[in-house]
This record gives sequence, structure tokens and C-alpha cells, in this order.
Amino acid sequence: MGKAELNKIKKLNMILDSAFDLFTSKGVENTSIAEISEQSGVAKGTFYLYFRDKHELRNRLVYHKSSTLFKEASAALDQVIACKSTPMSFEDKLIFIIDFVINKLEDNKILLAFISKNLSWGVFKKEPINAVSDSEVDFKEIYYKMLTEEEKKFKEPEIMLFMIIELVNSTAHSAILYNEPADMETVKPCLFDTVRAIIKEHEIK
Amino acid sequence: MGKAELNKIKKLNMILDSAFDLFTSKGVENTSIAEISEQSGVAKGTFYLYFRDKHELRNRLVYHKSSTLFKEASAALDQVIACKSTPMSFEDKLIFIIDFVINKLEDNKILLAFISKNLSWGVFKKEPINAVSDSEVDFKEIYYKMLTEEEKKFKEPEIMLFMIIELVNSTAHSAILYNEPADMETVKPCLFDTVRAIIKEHEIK
Amino acid sequence: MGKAELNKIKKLNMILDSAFDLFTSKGVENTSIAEISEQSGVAKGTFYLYFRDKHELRNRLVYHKSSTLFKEASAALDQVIACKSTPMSFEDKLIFIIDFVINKLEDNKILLAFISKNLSWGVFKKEPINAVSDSEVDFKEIYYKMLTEEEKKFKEPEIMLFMIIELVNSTAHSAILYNEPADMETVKPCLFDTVRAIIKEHEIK
Amino acid sequence: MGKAELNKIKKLNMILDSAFDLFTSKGVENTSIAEISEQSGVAKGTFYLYFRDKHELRNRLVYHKSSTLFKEASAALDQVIACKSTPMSFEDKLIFIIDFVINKLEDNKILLAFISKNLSWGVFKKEPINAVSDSEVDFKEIYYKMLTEEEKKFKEPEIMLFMIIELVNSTAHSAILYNEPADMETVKPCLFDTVRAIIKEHEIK
DNA sequence: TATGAATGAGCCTTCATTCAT
DNA sequence: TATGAATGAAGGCTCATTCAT
Repeated sequence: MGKAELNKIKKLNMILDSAFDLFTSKGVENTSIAEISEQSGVAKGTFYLYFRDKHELRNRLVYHKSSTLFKEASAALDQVIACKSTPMSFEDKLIFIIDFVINKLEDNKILLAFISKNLSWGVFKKEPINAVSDSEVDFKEIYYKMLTEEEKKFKEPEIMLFMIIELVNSTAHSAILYNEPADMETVKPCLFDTVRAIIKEHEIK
Repeated sequence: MGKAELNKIKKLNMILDSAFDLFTSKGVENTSIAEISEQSGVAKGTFYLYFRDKHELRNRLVYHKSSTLFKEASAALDQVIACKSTPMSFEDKLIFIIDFVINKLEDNKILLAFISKNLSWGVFKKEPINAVSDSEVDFKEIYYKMLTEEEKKFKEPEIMLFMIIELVNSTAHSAILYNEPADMETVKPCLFDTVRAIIKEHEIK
Repeated sequence: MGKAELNKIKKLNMILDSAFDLFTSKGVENTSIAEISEQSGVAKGTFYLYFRDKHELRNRLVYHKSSTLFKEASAALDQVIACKSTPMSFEDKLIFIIDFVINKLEDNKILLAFISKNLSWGVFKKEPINAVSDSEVDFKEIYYKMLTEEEKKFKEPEIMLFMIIELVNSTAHSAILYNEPADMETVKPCLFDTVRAIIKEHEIK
Repeated sequence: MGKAELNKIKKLNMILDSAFDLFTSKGVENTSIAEISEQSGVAKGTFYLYFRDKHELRNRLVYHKSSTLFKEASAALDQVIACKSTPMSFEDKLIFIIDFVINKLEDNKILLAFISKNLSWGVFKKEPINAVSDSEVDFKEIYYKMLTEEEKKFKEPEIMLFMIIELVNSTAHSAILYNEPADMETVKPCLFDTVRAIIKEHEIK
């Protein structure tokens, strides 16, 4: 990779970092491209060499942040599995991942507010990622691997995953940020029971 | 109610109608208060006598539109019940309402895009409604009445309702507008099975 | 006329004056709306209450300035006629007007450069003049009056006038500003002979 | 001519062609150097190796297009003369050329709009032509040859030619593009009569 | 209560031009 | 000679908001 090439990637990452910083601290609407450029140390015009507009940047960031969450959860799951002697069930794995993601979002409300109700983008959106990162591992692949490792079979596994993520995302969003319909502590057990019920419902007996 | 009073309400409704029209046809961001005022036939300054800013107006409209959906669903349910000789179970009633709402959203994608993922506002948001309508009937009350009419008991009924609405809203939004994770026809049976599973899961045996 | 009304006209005239000043001293392209606003003492946004963009303003100014030239020429002609005992022929009147206009343009090269080759707008363009001036007297009317006062008749008098103005404008523009095809002093007699030839050619015998 | 040399000329012509294409389809002001470069298949920086700026390019194109018109007219005239047994008068030759040019402009309104009121550049402007074409034949030379072939003598033949071209250009421009003062069909006979009158007027008897 | 002209900060975006490669 | 990424000044324009009427 040439020097210019490296410089380009560095610049792109500078923009992405600054933008995330500003978006989460002041809100997307209240952040101007001038500010993003300034904080990134690039000229205003340079911004437009990388992104068509602020929304493209925001979408790419949401995608990036949410897919990162799932990747982190997968990595954590791998570690746990490695430490265990007995194998984990598919259900437990999925619950582990969801729990991990929820905990992360609880710890990082700013991130939650930024991702908002678009957590599923990290798993389902087909994005043309230019250069955010090279080694993109798809969480969907991991999910399918989890399914093959399980004896039980499930109908419509993709729709099931989608619904679970949407449910978890929406509920966590309201509960954590607005205590609606109740605070997260109250909602959590309910939510987990519900997720397990959904998984069970999709099991092919 | 005096003539002036009536005129005020008429103006307010003109603003609300024009705003909804513009928001859904051009998007909230691309609609200016000048346009809303113009289409409403009121002066720009007058807008500020009714709303603090565009966002307050938008939120009130989302709230209004989503709560209306539930009210329509309830009314339709009442009609169906009136025609029937045998009583309906709580589960069937809730499914009926959800089905009604989904069908409405499928028929009116513009409305769905406008409500976006805020359908639950219509049930859960405590809004200071100035004058959109006087005789607001709370869907939550209807829901609780449905619960009392049922022999079965449910734990955390409010959280359950919230989760169901969020699940339905998110899934319908993606499926109807983006065919994600699949088109609505495919997703629908899955979704209904899941809702039934959630209700069952919350039943106290 | 109300106070607000008067204020509006005053503002409009301020903008027109400042714009002409800047257009002629720095060129239209090099004049920004910010500058026009500043020099006019109005806010930038105010500009857009009066003009859609810079081009509309420029066109209106060109129209205004060129029609003013013809009005001045007519007034001067009237004075001359008033002082004379014998009546003037149509040809002499037209020549007088053209001579007057050329002399004005020679004395005011900045104005000539601004009007450029659009002198005929002042006579032929149908412009919706908002408020530049109220008592617009159409030069075309004056021209037709001149025709009726003349015994001789002319074919296609409007096309004849148009061609004469275009010829005079184009030739004066090149000769005065660029000495092309020769300096104005050399070109002038030629030009006048030609104009007379054109008039003669259109005479119906 | 070396290969590099040829390549350079090819590039220059690519730029000229693309620029004319863009200028006439979107207007000079709305065409950026970036677009010209892109459509030409050269880098943005390369543009500046050939032209100082957009205006230089535009002027060169206007000059080129208008002089080409006169060259085409001369060539057509030569053909006509070659077919004839009797010699043509100077007046008829000039009329032929003017007629040819007008017809071309009527058929190609885009070209007319681009040349605008600068048709005389093709005859009178002294341009530093770098490399648009090598074998530039000056129309003025042709014009002087036409004069020598004629028995009649004319005073100020250059000013006469200039005035005729300006008159024809201005009138055709307004009539063809804006039907001002009337449509071209109506204006044409008038215009030709006028041109003949001008020629006659300049004849030395 | 209602108006709508005026504001002016601030936005996005373009673009000619440079210069290291 | 050719490139094209980077620049950053500059421009047009919008718009929420105010306030005198």
C-alpha cells in the first residue's frame, strides 16, 4: 500500500472518529460539516471527497458501530466457550450475545442514542463499506455457524434473528433512555423470557 | 365555545393537516415553517402562537397518528365482538388489533414512514395535548379492560404490550418499507406466531 | 401609501443603486450578493425578498438603464423641437435620438459595458417592473407617435427600429470599447449614413 | 510530427470538443473545469497545461466556431461560382454568404446561443490560436479578394462588413431565439433588403 | 390575536488552483 | 509531461425567529 493510500485511510478514519464524537455529543442535526472537517484536521472540501453528505456518513457510522457490537459479543462468546468444558446450546449462545450487547448499551447510553433503533443494520444491512475496516467478519455468518453446531433445527432462522434484535433494540432503547415502559432492571427478565419464548417457538420439533 | 375559540381550533387543525401533508410528501427535514404556514393559510408568526418549533409539531403529529390507529383498531374490534355470539379470548382480541394496525400500515406506507418506529407513542407517551382533539380515549384503558374481561391472568401486562408493539412496529417497518428481512407476506405468519408465543409466555398458570 | 410601503420602495432602490454601482465597478460576476446587501444596508436575506437571484437583478437593471437612455433622448428631442420654428422630419428625429444615445454611451463607457449589446431591451423587452419607477413611458409609443406625425410611410417600422438599434448598439459597443473595426470617430459618419440608408430603404414610395 | 506531439493535439481537441459539448448543453457558467477534464479523459491539472482558465477556452471556442462558419460559407460560395457560367456580383456574393450563415444558425440554435452576439470575432478578432487548427484561412482575405474581383468600388469596406455582420448577428439572434421583434421568417426579407441597402449606400459612384 | 417584512447567522457546496508524486 | 488528492475561500441561499404594526 502506497504512502498516499495510507494517508487516505488515515484521513477517512479521522473524519469518522471526529464525526462520531460530535454526533454523540451534540447530535447529528447540530453538527455541521465545517465542525467535522475542522476537528478532523482536513479541509471542508476534503469531506466531500469521502462522503456525499452528512447522512451517508451517519449511516455508515451507525452501521459500523452496531456491527462492531455484534463482533465484540461474538469474540466474548468465543472466549467463554473456550473456557468451558461442556458445550453451550444455541439458545444460550444467542442469549449470551444479546446480554452482552444490552450490557454494552446500558454502559454506553450515548452509543445507544446514536444507534437508536437501527441496531439490526449491523447484521442485516448490505453496505458498501469503502475503507472503515478491511477484515469485516459478518455476524450473520457466525449466526449460521451457531445454527449448524446445534442439534435442534429452527424454522425461518433469519426472520427469528431479525425479530429478536428488533425487539431487544426497541425495548432496550426505551427502557434505558426513557424508563419506558419501566426501568431496564424491571424489563430485563421479562425481555429475556420473551426472547427464549421466541426461540422456542421457532424450534422445529 | 365562542366564535374566536372555534376559529383558533380551525387554524390549529389547518396547521396540523398541512404539516402532515408536507412532512409525508417531502420529509420533515425538507419542510420549512414558511411552507407549513403558507399551506395553512396563516402567517408565519402565527405558527409560533401554536407550536414552539417544528419538532414539537412533528412529535404531536406522530403521537396523534399512532394513537388514532389504535383507536380505530379498538372500534373495529368492538364491531366484530358485537356481531359475534361467542366471546373472544384476550389473545384473539390483541391479535385482531395488531392485525388491524399492520394492515392499515401496509395500505398506507406514507403513514408508516412518518410514524417510523414510534408507534408505541400512541399508547405509552404522556403528551400534553393542547387541542388536537378533546375526547381522547386512552388505548391503555381499553387494554386493561380487555385484561379484566379475560379469565387468564398475565404477568407484567404493560411490559408485554410494550414489547409486542415494538416488535410489530419494527418488523413491519422493515418488512413493508425495505423487504428486510423478507417481504411482509413471508414475515407475517412468523410475526403472529411470535406474538402468540409472547402472550403465552406471559400467562400466569 | 403606507409607511411600510414607502420603506419597501426605498429599500428596493437602495439595492438597485448599490448593485449598479458594484456591477459597473467590479463586474457582475465578481460582485457577490453579500456585497450588494452590505452596501445597500439590508440583510442578506432581504435581498431574496426582492430578487430571485443576481441575474434577475442584472436584467432588471439593464432594462432600466437602457430604457432610461431612450427616455432621456426623447425628452431632449422634445426640447429641441420646442425651440424650433420648422417641423423636424421623422428621419431627423430618429437620427437625433440615436446620436443622443451614442453620445451618452461614449461619455459613459461603464454604462455601455454594463448594457453591453442589450440596448434594445429598453425598447422591446416586456418586463414586469415591480417598483423601479411608476411612471414608465414606453419609448415604443413615442416612436409610433413620431411615425404618425410624419407624412411618409414606412414598411415594417418595428423591425426597422429594432435593426437600427441593434446595429447602432453593436457597432458603438465595439468601436467605443475596443476600437473595432475602427475608433468611433471614424465609424460614426459611416454608421449614420447607414442608418439613413436603412430608413430610406423602408420608406414606402 | 512526433507521436507525443500528435497526442498533445489529440488531447487539446478532446478538451475543446468536450467543452463545447458541455457549454452548449449546460451553459458556460454551469460547466466546471472538473467536468470538462472528466469528459475529456484528462486530469484536472492537465487542463491548465492548455488553457489559463475557462474564459480563455470559451473565447477560443467562440472564435473557432464563428470563423468556421465563414469558412464554410466561402467554400459553398466557391462551389456555386464554379458551377456558374456568368460571374457573380460582389453584392450577390456577400448576400450568399450571409444567407448561408443565417441558415446554419437557424438549423443550429445551440450554436447560435453559444456564439451569441460575437459572430464578428470569426472575422475581426486577432487571436493567438495555439493549435486548434493549422491552416487557418482568414475570411477577411477572402473578402478583400471579392472586392478586387468587383468593378464597383466601396468606401470603408471593412466598416461596412463589420456593420453588416453585427446587424445580421444581432437580428438573427433575437429573431431566431426569442422571436423578437418578430419570427425569423418575417424578419428575413427585411433584413436582406437592409443589407443590400447598406452595400449600395457604401458604393462609390 | 394576527401579521409578514426583516433579519443575519450559518449552512452546504462548489471549484479553480496547487503541488507532491 | 501528467496526475488527481487536497485545499479553503467564497458563494448562494435558507430559515427559524422577532417585532412593529
